[in-house]
Amino acid sequence: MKYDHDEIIEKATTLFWQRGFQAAGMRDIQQALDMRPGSIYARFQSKEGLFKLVVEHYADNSAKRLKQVTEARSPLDALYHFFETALTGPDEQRYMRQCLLVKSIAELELIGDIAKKAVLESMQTLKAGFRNIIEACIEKGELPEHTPTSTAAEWLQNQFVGLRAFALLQDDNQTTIKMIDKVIIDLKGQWPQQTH
Amino acid sequence: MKYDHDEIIEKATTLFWQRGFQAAGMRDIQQALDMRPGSIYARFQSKEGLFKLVVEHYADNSAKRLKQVTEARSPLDALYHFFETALTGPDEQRYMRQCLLVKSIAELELIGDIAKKAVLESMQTLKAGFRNIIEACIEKGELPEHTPTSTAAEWLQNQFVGLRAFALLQDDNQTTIKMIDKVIIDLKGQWPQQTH
DNA sequence: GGTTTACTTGAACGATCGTTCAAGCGATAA
DNA sequence: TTATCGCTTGAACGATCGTTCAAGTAAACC
Repeated sequence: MKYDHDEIIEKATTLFWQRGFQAAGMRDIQQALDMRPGSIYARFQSKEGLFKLVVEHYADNSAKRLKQVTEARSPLDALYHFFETALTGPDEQRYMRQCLLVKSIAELELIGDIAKKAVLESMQTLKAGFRNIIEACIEKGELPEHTPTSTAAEWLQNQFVGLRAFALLQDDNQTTIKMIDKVIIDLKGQWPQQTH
Repeated sequence: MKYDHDEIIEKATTLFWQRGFQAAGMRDIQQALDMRPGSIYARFQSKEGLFKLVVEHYADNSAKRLKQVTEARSPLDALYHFFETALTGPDEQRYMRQCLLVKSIAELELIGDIAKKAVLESMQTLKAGFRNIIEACIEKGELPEHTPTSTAAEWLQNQFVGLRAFALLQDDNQTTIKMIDKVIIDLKGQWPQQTH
């Protein structure tokens, strides 16, 4: 075992995050990991097999960070900083503004069924993470009791998706921050009535 | 001139919309347009050249639809129905829920500079369209006078982007509608303070 | 009628794609 | 020592990619 497993996955994550599944060619992967094709295939079966592990690693990481938000003294403040960190990183890490999962959804049909399943399941995991944050906010009195947890969680994830696409094109961090402010305002705001 | 120009562009739009730029191979294009490679290259120079025209055609169409919203008796109602139509189409037109432009942004680096420029310019066009809608709403008294036009336009476009990614994965139209309701609520709601 | 021009055809090109495989290496178990 | 196993190497495979080009067609212009 010449190469460290975690190190491989992290390097592969960076590459797929920058380029996407389709555009990251096996030759790019070989170069990024400094491995020969045979090694890669012996370990991961295929490009898709490697990608699946990358997606799961990425989702685990994200879920952990969402959990930290949940457990913060002020979950609402922590949520704000989570958005800020994810959306206004330095220019050389601009690719990180795009969520790897969302990027993968855009090419969901080219990915293969195994990795596709991993992507969709990871989205569900993250949604659950967002829901926990909202529940924590309610418990700490930072959001009104009547906030519809499930709807708000979906909405919050959705804001995150939209903002990441937005921030990717946006040069001015001040504008992005304004959008994050708006998210927090709306999170505290009214919610649509249930239809019976 | 054996083939009608508009017809070509529309067929190509459908294909690129379904598959994306990268995944739509020249052989797919040849089949979808019922044209031989030479014909395509004589007219459009390259795959990218064809895609550029498709993007511009798509943006023109979208801008027209936004203009109709602006000119409606109630722009706010029209905006609601615009969202609803775009996001809850029948299952066999599910690909239409994804905005062609947003989909293209996800693969912006594989596209080539000419088409890339067309995509980014089209995004600006649409942003202007959204701004006009907001101004029309204010003029008709459907939105408060103090609504920050430019910020709200960017926000609205952003909501649209997020919702399209959301609706793509969502089977339940009722949930999507709830999200559109929330957009309208928040559009009428508070906005972040200017930082001085 | 002759020339030009725009468009069409389809075989074929070189490049790149994901993947395979025979061969070798080094640690572990018998 | 020998056998086995997981991992490594790198040349090579067939398929597919976007594109080219010589040749042909039909309408437009002089």
